[in-house]
Amino acid sequence: MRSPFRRSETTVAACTIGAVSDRADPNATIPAAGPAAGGRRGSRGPKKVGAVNLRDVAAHAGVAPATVSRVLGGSRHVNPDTRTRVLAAAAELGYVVNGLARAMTGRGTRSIAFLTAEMAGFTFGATAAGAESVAAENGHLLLLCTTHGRAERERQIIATLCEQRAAAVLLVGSSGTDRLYTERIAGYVRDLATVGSKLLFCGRPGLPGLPEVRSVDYDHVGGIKAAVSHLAALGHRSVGYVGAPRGGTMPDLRLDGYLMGVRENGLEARPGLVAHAQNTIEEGERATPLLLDADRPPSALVCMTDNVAVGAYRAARARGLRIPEDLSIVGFDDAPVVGDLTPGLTTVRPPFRQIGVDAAEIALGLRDGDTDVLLGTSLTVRGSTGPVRA
Amino acid sequence: MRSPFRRSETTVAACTIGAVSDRADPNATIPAAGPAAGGRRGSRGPKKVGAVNLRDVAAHAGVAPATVSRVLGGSRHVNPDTRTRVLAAAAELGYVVNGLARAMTGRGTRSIAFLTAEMAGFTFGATAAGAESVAAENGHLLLLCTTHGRAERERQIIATLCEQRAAAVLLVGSSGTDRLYTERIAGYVRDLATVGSKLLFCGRPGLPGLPEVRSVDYDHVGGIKAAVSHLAALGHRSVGYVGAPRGGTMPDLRLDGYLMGVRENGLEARPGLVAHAQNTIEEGERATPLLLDADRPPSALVCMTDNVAVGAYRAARARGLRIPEDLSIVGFDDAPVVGDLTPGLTTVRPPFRQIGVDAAEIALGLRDGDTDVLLGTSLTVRGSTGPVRA
DNA sequence: CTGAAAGCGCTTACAG
DNA sequence: CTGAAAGCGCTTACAG
Repeated sequence: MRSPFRRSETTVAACTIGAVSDRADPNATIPAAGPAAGGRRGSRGPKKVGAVNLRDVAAHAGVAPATVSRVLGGSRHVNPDTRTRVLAAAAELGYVVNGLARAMTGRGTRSIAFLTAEMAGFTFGATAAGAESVAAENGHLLLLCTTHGRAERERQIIATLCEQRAAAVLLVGSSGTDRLYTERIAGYVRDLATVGSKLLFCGRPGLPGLPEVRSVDYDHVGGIKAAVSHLAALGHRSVGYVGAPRGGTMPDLRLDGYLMGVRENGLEARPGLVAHAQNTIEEGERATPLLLDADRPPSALVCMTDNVAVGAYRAARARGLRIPEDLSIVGFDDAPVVGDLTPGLTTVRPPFRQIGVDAAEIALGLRDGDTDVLLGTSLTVRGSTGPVRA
Repeated sequence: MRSPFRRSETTVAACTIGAVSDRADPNATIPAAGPAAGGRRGSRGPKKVGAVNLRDVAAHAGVAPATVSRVLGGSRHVNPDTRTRVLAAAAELGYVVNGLARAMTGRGTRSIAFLTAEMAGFTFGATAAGAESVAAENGHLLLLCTTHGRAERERQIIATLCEQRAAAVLLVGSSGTDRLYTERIAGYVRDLATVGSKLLFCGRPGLPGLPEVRSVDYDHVGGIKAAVSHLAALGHRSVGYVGAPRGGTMPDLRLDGYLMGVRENGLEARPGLVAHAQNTIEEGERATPLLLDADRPPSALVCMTDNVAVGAYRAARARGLRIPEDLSIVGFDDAPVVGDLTPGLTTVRPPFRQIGVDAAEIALGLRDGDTDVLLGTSLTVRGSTGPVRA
């Protein structure tokens, strides 16, 4: 039934085709093929081997390097004729400005970095897409880095980003909250400042000890509270929570939201209604029975994430419980396909793409103001929640 | 039921905390606060404002800049004492080498770029994660770029990548196959070569007109054929296909796989068994009825992707068809959560992460050989496929 | 409007 | 082993 994972390699003959480039003179763009520019008309010096540079263009156009720089750098104050001549020379030689050299003079566009624990997962992709979109529209590149949750790797990446002079670093996703962690981040902030860069939190709240670091986040607490209120409105009095224990920004806020929602709606409140599960389907499947098999099982469950909720589906099903007749379930994230589960999952949808957009805009200084950003969430109601059984 | 999407902003007081950095002398790392290095002991020249540079370190250590470069660049041939002194000076001043300047001399680590149409979606994330992992392990950064399927944007991005001197560009995902497309790509290859960079295909086959561009792909054809064979083994004689029409590498290969699978297994073959749908749930939902409502509906469906398969679930359900009793369905991708549908989706799983790993390794020259790579897929059998009804 | 010169921060032969 | 010099490719005052 299960075909083996095999690996095969196919050989490909190395040869060259003759398709047409956009360049006026494709020959001039071929690298490491002897004197790049000089080869064509009036070579100067036998040294050059690399790509054609600004000086080559200047010589070819019969002007000074400074003039070429002005034309390409978009300065006004250039004679139209000169401009035309320079542009023609550049095109003819297939000149490509060296962004590295330009950056050294403070003129180049520095990249912005997207730093997260893991790249897999839906939430990451949407947020990164938002950030990339803003970066690209403004001529910047987006650097993608993952720490795999290892401090040492994180430290190494920040060091590399400092060396490469990233314009800004977006720290994305949940994080620790302890003093040691705050101090580590404070070190990054200082290191980045040294090279004229800065740190931004994205998809996580600010750190109390680090108020000068801006944060772009969505309303975890409000989202969960809306979920609890939704269940309360359906008549549920005993609502359980399945999610990670305190220790990270995301788990903390979502648990807070649950506790506040329970209090504000006057629902049953006791420790026995909370079960601990990390953010995976398997963990949700493992932890949910702790609630379902207890003495007074809840009639509804709020889950920290959709992953956990899917685990809860499994556990409910394994017990022959019908959703939502016997058990209502709410998730958080609105991941793909969860709407097509049976029944569709009611879940909180955060504006993942938008926090990426906002964070990038702030990172690039496209936005004024000196305030944190907190975006709202919306509740997507599907079939997994229903009236409490009479 | 649906809370409004609201946006609120919270003000944050700007202040500085006193956490401890790794630097020996944190004061020296504070930027733009007057003479960076000189401020502490014996200032030289009143000009410097930016970060401390190699010359500062040299002066501080009482050696020539060349010596500092040797120590930091990891050259042997340095007196241990000198080395120690230089290292101490660098640490004391909070020196961070300028990777841009280093890169200009051909010494720096150039980033590799991951270029795809859209960043959202599961397949992207897994592949990017693989590539990033390899890049990071080797001290490189991964640039993430999306074209949104627009040629103009693609062109612009390649230009920027040339300017920034990316080490290599991974073109990821399905693509066109026509002559115009091939010529556009050929232009990129040439432009990139100009700056010593190269192009690589990832998650797509090579282009016939461009055999010198290497490709790292998985076996689309073999994967689909395995799906068809699986259905044939269950007794199905009439197997339909729902997927995009020809015109892109991915749709072409998967359709090829279906046609070959049908032929090799001696199944019913006719145009009426193929329905066109782009890669979305909605498209699958729209196209599937074309098959189900026809005169001689198939007893099983092979879908181009999991998205399409989920759409097929919807269509089947809308008609009261039971899966797999009345209709078997197979997907492709093994996206998250599809295993938790009712029933779980039988689907082909490509090695997304691995193609990212392999592509990055080849891009960085970590692998010898001059051959394309084609990785195998595996079939994950779940509840959506069963014996044909008697 | 344009050129010659100095400078960005590093590395690498070339001589000691 | 170490230093002085030249060079990487660009930009920007500074003078015409």
